[in-house]
Amino acid sequence: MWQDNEKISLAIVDDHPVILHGLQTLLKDNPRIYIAGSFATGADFLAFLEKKPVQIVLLDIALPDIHGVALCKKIKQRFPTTCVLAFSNHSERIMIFKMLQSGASGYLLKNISAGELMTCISDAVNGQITFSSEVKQIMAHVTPTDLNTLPPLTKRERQLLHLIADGKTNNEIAELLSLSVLTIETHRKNLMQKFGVKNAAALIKAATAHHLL
Amino acid sequence: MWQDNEKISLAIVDDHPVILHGLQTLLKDNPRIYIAGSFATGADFLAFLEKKPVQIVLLDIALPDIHGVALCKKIKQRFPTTCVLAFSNHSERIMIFKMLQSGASGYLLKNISAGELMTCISDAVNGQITFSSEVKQIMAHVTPTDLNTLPPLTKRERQLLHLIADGKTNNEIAELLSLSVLTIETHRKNLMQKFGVKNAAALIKAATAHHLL
DNA sequence: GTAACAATACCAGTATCCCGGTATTTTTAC
DNA sequence: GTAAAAATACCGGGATACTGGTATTGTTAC
Repeated sequence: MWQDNEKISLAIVDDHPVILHGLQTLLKDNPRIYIAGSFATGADFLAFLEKKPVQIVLLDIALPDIHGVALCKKIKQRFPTTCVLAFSNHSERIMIFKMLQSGASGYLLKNISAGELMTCISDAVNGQITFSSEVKQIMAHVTPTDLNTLPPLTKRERQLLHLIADGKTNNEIAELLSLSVLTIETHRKNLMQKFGVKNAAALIKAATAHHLL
Repeated sequence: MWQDNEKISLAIVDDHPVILHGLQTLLKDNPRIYIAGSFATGADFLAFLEKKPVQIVLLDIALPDIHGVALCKKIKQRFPTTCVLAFSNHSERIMIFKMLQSGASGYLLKNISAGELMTCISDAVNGQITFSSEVKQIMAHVTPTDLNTLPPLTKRERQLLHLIADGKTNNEIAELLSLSVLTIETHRKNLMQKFGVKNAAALIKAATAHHLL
C-alpha cells in the first residue's frame, strides 16, 4: 500500500479544455494529489517530464501531435517509474491491449465516475494494473472480430481493397493499374483468404470491421 | 444584444462526470452565468425543467435514457424559449443538421476552448445560431456521401443487406428464408439500384457509410 | 376501396467472380 | 548476398452475380 506522506504528483495530457478542467476540478481538492501540470500535446508533456518527473500521468489517446500508444512507449522508455493511465473515449478492446502492451498501468474511459477515478489512480500508484468498470466489461467480452488476428496486408492488397470497395471489376482495376487481370484475380484471392471470407461483399464488411476502409 | 443584469440561467445534461465538472469549472466563475443544475439523464432534466425553466441548456447527444435529438425536440415543444446547445463528440455532418432540425440553437464539439464556449453561449442566448470552429469546418465540407440521400429501405431489403454482408450467396439466402432465388435476385437488384452501385462490394461499402450495417 | 408500395416470382443471357493450382520476377530485410 | 516476401502472371472450369425486363399477390395508408 502507498503510505508516504507526500502527495501523488500527477500530470494530465489532454487537448480538450473541458476534460482538462473537469479532471483538475475532480482531483485538485484531493489532499493526496498534487497536480504537477496539464498539457495539450505530447511534446509539451515530454519536455516537462525532462525537468520534473511525475508519479502518474492521465493520458488521452487522441492527441494532436502524437498517438497515445507511441507517447506511452516514449514515456516508459525514458521514465520507467512514471505510471501511465490511459484516459480515453476509445472503447475498442484492441486499443486497451495496445496501451497495456506499451506499458500503461491501466485504462479509463471518460465516462468514469469521480470515485472510480480516485480508486484507479491509487491502484496505479501502488503498482497495480487498473481499469474503469466499463473497460473491465469490454475486456471480458471478446467478439469474434477481436479474435481473428488479420495477417498483415501488403500495399497492393490495401490498394485493391479500396478499388474493390468502390465497385471496380477485376478488368477495370487491371486497366487502371496497367496489370494483367490475372494478377488482380490473384490479389483478390489472397485478400479473401487473409480475411477468411468467400466473396467480395464479406471482404468489404470484414475490412470495414478492421478499420481498413 | 443581451443586456439584462440578471445572469444567464444554464443547465448541463451529460452523463460523464468529468465533462460535467469541466463545464461547471469553466462556467461557474463567469459572472454572467448561473448554473441552475446538472443532470445525467434526459428524464431528470425534463423533470427539473417543469419546476424551473432555464434559458439555455448544454446537451450531450449520447445520453443513457434518450437520444439527444429526441430530447431536444421534447424540450423545444414544451419550452420553446429554452435554448438548446448540442454539446457532443459526434462530428458527423448529419448529426449537426438533425439537431438543428430539432430546434437546437447550435452545435459544439467537446474539444471546444473555454473562450469559444462563452462566445457560443452568449450568441445562443442572443437568439443566434452558433457553432464551435471545428463544427463550422465540418459543415463547410460536404462529402458525396452526405449528399446522396438514400431512398428508404424496406424491411426485407435491410435483412438482405446483412445477409449479403455476411457473404451469403443468393442461393443460401433463398434457402434460409424459404424464398425463391429469383426473389432474392430481385431484392438484391433493387438494393443496388437504391444505393446507385453496380455490385455487392460497393453495396456493402455504401451501406456502411450510411451506418446501416 | 383503391392507390401505392412491398414482397414475391419468373426468365434468358452475359459478365464477373471464385477456386484450385503453378510459376517467374522484383523487392525487401538481415 | 541470399533468403523471404511481394508482386506479377498464367490456366480452366464451375459458380455466382448482374442486366433488363415483366407480372402477380399481399399490405398499408388515406
